[in-house]
Amino acid sequence: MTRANEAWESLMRAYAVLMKQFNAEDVWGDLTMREYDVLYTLSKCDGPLRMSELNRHVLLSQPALSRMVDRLVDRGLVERCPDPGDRRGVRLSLTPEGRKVQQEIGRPHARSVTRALNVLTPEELEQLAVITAKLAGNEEK
Amino acid sequence: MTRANEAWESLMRAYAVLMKQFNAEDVWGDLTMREYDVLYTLSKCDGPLRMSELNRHVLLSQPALSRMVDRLVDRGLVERCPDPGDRRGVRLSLTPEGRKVQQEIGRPHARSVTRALNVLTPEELEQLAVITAKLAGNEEK
DNA sequence: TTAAGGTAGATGCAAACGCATAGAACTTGA
DNA sequence: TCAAGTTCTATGCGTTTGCATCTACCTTAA
Repeated sequence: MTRANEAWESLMRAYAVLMKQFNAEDVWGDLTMREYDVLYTLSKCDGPLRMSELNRHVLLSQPALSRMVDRLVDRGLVERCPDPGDRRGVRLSLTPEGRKVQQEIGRPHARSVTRALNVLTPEELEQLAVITAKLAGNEEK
Repeated sequence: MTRANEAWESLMRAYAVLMKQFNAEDVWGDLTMREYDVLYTLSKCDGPLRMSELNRHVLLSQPALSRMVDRLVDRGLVERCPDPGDRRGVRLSLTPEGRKVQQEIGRPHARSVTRALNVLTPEELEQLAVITAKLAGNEEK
């Protein structure tokens, strides 16, 4: 078992533990964490986002994401517009209501995250951010 | 946005990117990654494991795990035994076939993991392991 | 111009999921 | 000792997921 494998296992375990912890908190209203993740991603990259781009950030298959967006559109949280430059494509953005919902959930959730990660020193937080950014940047060959 | 939130977001992103990468590799036979995760967890903690204990390590609801174990038992990969000390409980272990399948998938997957994490220096790998272990240990409250 | 190949997103369908809850077995305190 | 509360796993049920595939559109090259 290499160091790399130990590190990855430890990362997966931390992810599972923290996700369960966050999921158990009573801050999600009538959204799932996955739905919130979509709203959050849209809120960050504040230009309209392509479906395929969004799909890169979210751990969901393309069809599952397509249907989740359907539902979010039906609920008035997300808007689907045709992409002027590519008529196959779609541009997604939050509606004002969607932005509001994202923020209302985001605030208490962000506090939970801060609390959970406070077991780390500032140096460790910094290291974690640097290391995971490096990992995420490693698009496959 | 605090450092903690940035670090968590970065971790989530790295997790999503790497999971997609691993999932796309052709090493899983007729198992899903989640099923493999269960086999792997059982292979590590090699005493029989309680359902509830297994559930702590796996990112699945308790009913979903219960049914996944059903399927793995049906396929002859996992064994369910009554717990002598607690007649509500169940003790889970790999069958020889289950262990074999886990190893055959585990070998190439471990290589993928090593390859993916090779972008990190040995120091970074060490730091990542330490930091995520600390996070996973932070049981709520 | 157009045929061949690739990419974006949607849809049919069976399998798997989560929530709520059931049932059985432990634990605790009166 | 026994009622009330908790914990462990399983099951009913509606929703969501992934795989395979489809259609529409873009790109390339002859």
